Amino acid sequence: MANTTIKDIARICGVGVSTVSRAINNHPDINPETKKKIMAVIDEYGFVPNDSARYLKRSESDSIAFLVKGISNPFFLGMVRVMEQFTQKRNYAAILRHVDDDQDEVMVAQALVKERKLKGIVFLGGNFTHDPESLQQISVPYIFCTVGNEDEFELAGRPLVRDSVRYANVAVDDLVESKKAISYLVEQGHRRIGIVTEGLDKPSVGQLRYLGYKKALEERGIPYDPKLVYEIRTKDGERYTRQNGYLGAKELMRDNPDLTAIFCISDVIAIGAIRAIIDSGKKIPEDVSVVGYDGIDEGKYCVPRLTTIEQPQVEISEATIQFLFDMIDGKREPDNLLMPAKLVVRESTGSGYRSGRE
Amino acid sequence: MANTTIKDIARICGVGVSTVSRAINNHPDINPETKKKIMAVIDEYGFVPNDSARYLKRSESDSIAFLVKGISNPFFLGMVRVMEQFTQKRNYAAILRHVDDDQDEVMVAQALVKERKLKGIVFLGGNFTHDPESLQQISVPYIFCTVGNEDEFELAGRPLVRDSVRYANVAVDDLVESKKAISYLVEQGHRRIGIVTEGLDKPSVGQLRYLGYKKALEERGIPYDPKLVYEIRTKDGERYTRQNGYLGAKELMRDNPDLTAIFCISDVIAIGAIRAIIDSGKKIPEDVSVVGYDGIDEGKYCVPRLTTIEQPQVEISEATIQFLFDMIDGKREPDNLLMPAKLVVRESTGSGYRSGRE
DNA sequence: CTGAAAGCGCTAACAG
DNA sequence: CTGTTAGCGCTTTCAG
Repeated sequence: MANTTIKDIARICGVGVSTVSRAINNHPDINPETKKKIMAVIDEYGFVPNDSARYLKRSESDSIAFLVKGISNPFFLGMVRVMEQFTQKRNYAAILRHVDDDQDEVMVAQALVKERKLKGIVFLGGNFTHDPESLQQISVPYIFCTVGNEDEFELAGRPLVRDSVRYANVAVDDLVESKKAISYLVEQGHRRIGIVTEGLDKPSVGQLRYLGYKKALEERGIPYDPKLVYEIRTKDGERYTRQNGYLGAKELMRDNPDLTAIFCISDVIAIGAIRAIIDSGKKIPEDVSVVGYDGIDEGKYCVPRLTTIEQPQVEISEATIQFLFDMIDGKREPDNLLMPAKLVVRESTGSGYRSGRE
Repeated sequence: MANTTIKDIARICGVGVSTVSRAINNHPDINPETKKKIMAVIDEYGFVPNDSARYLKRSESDSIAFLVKGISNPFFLGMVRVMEQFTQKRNYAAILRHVDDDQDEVMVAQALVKERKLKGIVFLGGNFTHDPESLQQISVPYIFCTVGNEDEFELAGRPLVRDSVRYANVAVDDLVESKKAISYLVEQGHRRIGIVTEGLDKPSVGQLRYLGYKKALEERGIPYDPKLVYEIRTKDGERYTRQNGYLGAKELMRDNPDLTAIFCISDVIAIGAIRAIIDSGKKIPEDVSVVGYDGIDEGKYCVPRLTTIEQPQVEISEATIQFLFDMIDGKREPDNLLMPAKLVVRESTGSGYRSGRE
C-alpha cells in the first residue's frame, strides 16, 4: 500500500511496465480496454507515480517555474495567477515555489532546472544582489519581475551585474515614481514632508524610493532635512509592516511638529502610519497627508482611503510572462523593461497650505 | 556547464563518484584534503546535485512537509514560520508547498511522501472534504491544522470521515467561538444582528460560524431572521475578500434599516464591511458595531480597530507540530484537538441600546 | 579512506 | 498495440 510502484501495477495487471506508463501518460499507442483496466487497478491500489523518477528520466518537460522570494507578499500572488493562466494557455506546466528569505533563489533555480527540466524561470521579489557567475550558470531563459531595479548597484558603487550578464528584468522605475509622489505633495503645498523608508545602507527599492524623495525635493528647491527621514532598522523578520509604519510616523511627528505629510515606501507601512497619526489626535488629511506605494487592495478600503503609487500588477505580469516566452521561443533577447506606475489620489492626501496653524 | 553531473565532477577530480557523493553529503569517511579539492571543482563548475536522483535513491530523509491550501492566506504564513523553527530544532528538513484551490492536497501529499520520503505532513487550510480511502493511503503521520472542523460533515448529513479514518486535527471550535461573538453583541444590547458568511451549502467554516450565530440567537431568545443573513456566492476566486464584505454590509444595511451590528466570518470581510458602513454615512460603533473573526494584524491597525475572535496562531502552530512529532515518535495517537480562541474587544463594537433612534 | 557496481522508479527507444 | 531493456543521476553497500 505504502509503496506501490509501476512494477507492482504491471504485475497485478499482467502487463508490461511500459504499458502502465502509457496508460498513466495518456499515450495514444494503447488499447482503450487495457488502459481502462490498468486505471482501475491504479485507482484501487492508490498508486501515485514517483515524480522524482519521472523527472529524472524525462529529458524535456515544457514547464516553467515562478520563484517567489519572501514568504508572504500578497502583492505577488495576484501576479502569479495572471502568469499561471498565460502559461496554461501555452500548454506549459507552472511550478510555484517560495524561496525563504535566507535561501538563494538562484541556487533554487538551478536545482529546479535540473530536477524538472524547466524551460524558463520567473523570479518574483527579493533584492537584486545576484552573483553574475551563478546567474550565468542558469541554462534556460529567466526574467526578474518586480525585483529591485539594478540601478541600486550603481548607487551602491558596485559594478553592475548587467555589465557582465545580460538578464531580463521587468520593473517599475522606483526612483521616478517616488519622485512623482513627492512632487504631487509639493504641488499641494507641502514643504515639511517626512519619509518612512528602509534599506538605505544596501541596494534596495527602499533606497531608490528614498533617492526619488530626495531628488524631488531638490528639484523643487525644498531643503532636505535628515530629521524628516525615518529608516526602519529592525534586525530580522519582515520590515514592511504596519507596526514599523506606526513607529516611524510616531517618531517623525514627535521630532517634527511642523510636518504636514508623510511618504511611506509601501502601502502596508502607510497603513501603520495612518493609525499612528490618528492616535496622535491628528486628522488625515487636514493635519497630515499620507502617501503609500504599491496599490494593494487594503489601501482601497482603509479609513481614510490611501493615496498611493499604484504598480500595474496585471500589466507587469503580462509583460513579464510574454517576455519569458518570447525568450524561450528565441524571439527576443534579455532586456530591461520599465513599466509606468500611476499616482492614485484617494482620501489620505490634501492641501499642505495650513490656515490656522503655528 | 548546463548539465554537470556527479560523474563529470568525479572525472575532473580523478576520483570515483562515491567520493564526490561523500564530499557533498558531509560524510565522515573522507579525507579532508580530497574533500576540499572536490568542493573547489564543484564550485568552479557550479555543480548542483539533481535532487530527483537524490531522493529517488534515498530510502529515508527526516523531512516533513507543510501543505498550504489556497495560495494567499496570510494567516497561515506566521504559523508555518513557527512550525518550521520547531522542525529545524528537531533536525528535520521542512518542505513548504502551496496547493492550488483546484488541486487535491491529499494527492499532493501522497506524491510528496513517495518523492521525498517524508516522515510527516501538516495540512494547513482548506475544507475538510477528504476521501477516507485516499487518506488511508497516506503512509506517514499527518495532521490537519486550522482546516474546517469535521463536524461540518455531520451537519451536512454525511458519514463522518473520522468514523473510518482516525486522523489528527488541531482547530478552533468554530461554532462555539462564533457563538461567543454573538453572545457578546447580545449582551451589549444588540438585537438586530446581521451576518456576512459563506459556504452555507457545503461543509465549511463559514457554515459552522453561521450555525454558531444561529444558535447564540436561539439561546438568547432572539428571533432568527433570514433577511439578516448575507451569503457570499461569488463563483470563482477567493471569497474572503474586502470587496465581498463591502457588498454584504451594503445589502444588509439596505434591507435592514434597524440593524445595529454585523458579524463577519473573517476579519478581511469585516474590513470591507467597515468601509461600507462608513460610506453609508454611519458611525462605528455608534450606529453599527462590527465583529470579525481570525485576529489578523490588519485588524489592529484599521480605523476603527476591529473587535474580533482571535485565533491563537502561535499556540495552534506549536500544538500542531508537537503533535505531529509525537506521532512520528510513536508516542501519540491521532486525535482531535480543540484550541480556545479569544474574543478581543477593540473599537468597532459598542452598546446596542440606542438613545435617540427609531 | 576510496572505487566499483547495484539499483531507486520511471520513460523511451526498440523490436516484436 | 505491447513487452523488453537501457539508462536518467545519485546514494549506498561491499570490497579493497
